[in-house]
Amino acid sequence: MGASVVSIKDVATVAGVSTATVSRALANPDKVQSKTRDKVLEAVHKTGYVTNSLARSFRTKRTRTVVVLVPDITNSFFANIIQGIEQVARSNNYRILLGDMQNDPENALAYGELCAQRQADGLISLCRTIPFEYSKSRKTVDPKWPPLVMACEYDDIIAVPGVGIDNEAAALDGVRYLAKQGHRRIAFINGPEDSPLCRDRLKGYKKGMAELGQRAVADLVFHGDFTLDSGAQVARQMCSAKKLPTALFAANDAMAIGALQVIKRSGVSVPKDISIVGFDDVKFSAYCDPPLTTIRQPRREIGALSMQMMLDQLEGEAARGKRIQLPYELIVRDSVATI
Amino acid sequence: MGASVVSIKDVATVAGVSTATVSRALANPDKVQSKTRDKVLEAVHKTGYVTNSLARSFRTKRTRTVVVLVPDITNSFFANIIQGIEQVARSNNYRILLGDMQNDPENALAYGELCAQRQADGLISLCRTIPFEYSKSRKTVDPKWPPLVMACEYDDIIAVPGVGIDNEAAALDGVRYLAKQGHRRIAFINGPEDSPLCRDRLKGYKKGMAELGQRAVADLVFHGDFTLDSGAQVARQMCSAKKLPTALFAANDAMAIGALQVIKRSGVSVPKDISIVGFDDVKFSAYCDPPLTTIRQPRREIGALSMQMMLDQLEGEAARGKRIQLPYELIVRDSVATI
DNA sequence: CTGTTAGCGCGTTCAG
DNA sequence: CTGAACGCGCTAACAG
Repeated sequence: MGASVVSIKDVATVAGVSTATVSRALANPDKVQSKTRDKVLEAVHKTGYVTNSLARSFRTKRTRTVVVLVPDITNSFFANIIQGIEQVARSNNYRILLGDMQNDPENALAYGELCAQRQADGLISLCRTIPFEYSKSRKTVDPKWPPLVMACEYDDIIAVPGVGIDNEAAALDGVRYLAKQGHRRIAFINGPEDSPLCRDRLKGYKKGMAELGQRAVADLVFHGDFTLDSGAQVARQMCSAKKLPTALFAANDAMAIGALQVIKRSGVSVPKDISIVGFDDVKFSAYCDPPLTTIRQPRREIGALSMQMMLDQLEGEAARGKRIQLPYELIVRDSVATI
Repeated sequence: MGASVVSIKDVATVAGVSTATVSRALANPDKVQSKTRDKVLEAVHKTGYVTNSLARSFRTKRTRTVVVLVPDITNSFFANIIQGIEQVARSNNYRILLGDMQNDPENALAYGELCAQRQADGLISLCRTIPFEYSKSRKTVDPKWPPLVMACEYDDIIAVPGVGIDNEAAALDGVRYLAKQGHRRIAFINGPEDSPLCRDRLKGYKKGMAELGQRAVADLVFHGDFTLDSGAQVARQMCSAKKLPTALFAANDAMAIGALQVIKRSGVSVPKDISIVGFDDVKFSAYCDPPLTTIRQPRREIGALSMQMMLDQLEGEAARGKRIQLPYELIVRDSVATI
């Protein structure tokens, strides 16, 4: 129709009204007579007009876009959370701008800036660091920061709105479950030490071990980085030691599965010789051999809820500083044996 | 500093120059005297100015944002491609807006509209459908469409710039490899029938079977939807039939792994009784039992190249209609036995 | 090399 | 209920 780009002005001309009326007819249909509204709609159709949302955002100072910052998009754990976020975003007419940190905090800061540059209204972080610069002494949210929600992870010091599970309790439950099956020498493969979430899981693990009367567990605790490879690596270390534990608890399924393979290959049988429990309940866990007993996190719900909390902040019902914990669930499959 | 939002105007005042000069000093530093540039930079620092990229985009009509449309973000195959896209985007100061189709073509169209609404400059699709409305008779790219690149999949009829591998040749190679190990009854689990990529793989499979003198293979061809579950489902079907094939070739690793589990559980041994070959070389494939022989696609490169092609279109060196094929590679692990 | 001026497309006054 | 006029922050065109 219109040679190049049709604007609200062209629609106004065709409909024989003013641009203001077109704008109103589109944004607040009830603030305009139904007859004129129809005229406008017809003109919109005839001209093939589509709103320039850039101009709108510029004018209204709201982009309806949220940055989602992910540590590693390759990790399917995050994929489900993103899905949850995306779905709620979409049904509220929001869009998400994806930021993959790829293990470089510099990247995180760069994505954090997008809000200052007005490219996005807020930021949901699945990472464990706050993607803004701030002095170490800061104890509360900086009012200059854009709306922020932390899904999964949280910050030790600054109270940021967030969603997650009770990691300490979950880890404790994992250990208790193994204890109930008769295990006492239980090794733990944790994630990075600087992750608050991992610190909580370690606490839960230690608490469980203490219940078994074991307080010195240093030689049973290992660290990976949540990848399959790192789980395999740790298992190699473990296997080369003199005495294997009877059970292994990993802070995520990927590491559990990585370890599982190395252990099986070294000739020891799972679960007969060693039991394994994972964390997350990733899809693949049900397809291992043996299928992995693990602790499920409600990933989609975590994502959905964090986007909902973002909307609450954006739409004014500020819930600043609130942390919500969702229920987890132990999924029993075949990787644990009774002693 | 500035009470609320500082704009280029405030910087100009502080620096004692005009707004145009500030704009230039920031965008084309070499078009301005180094002395004034320093003054401006200092003023920027002093005021805490950050460019309102919304206003800039509005003015320049370029957002430096590209929509990436994914069929299912949960599938780790796509995650690596996104990573490749994202990296090239970032290093060219572009951002990506993620669209998860979630099996609903309506969603795809909605994301397709973002360009018309000026929220993005172009669209990279990892899906098999073109996310714009067009009449069935269309045979070429509509000049009104925004720059479009199809990664992985492509369209049968309309020549859209794209990146991928030679799926027919790859599937043929897979069958030939199995044939060389002595297999003749080779089943094939394909993806959705309406996917051009799957049609190509089927062609390759049939060609390979023809080389073995087998032209009637209908009872050996199955369909899944690329998920673990669908692979398992097909395997159940297969196992309930009277006679198992000696080898199984799946159009992706997830289906291969799903089938693998069901087959092992039904008491038949892999690879002794039945061999399996997958497609993609997803991370988990190396951690199955047995580790999966598969055909690797260069996912990251596919992503990177498709973003590069997008940039070429965006920056004017239009490469419209060009399809590039990247090399694939057979990764031999332990899931195939010689007969 | 720098300043002046205009205008991108929209939403929002304020009158009528 | 509708129209005229303004301005968001920035860059592009043109003068100086």
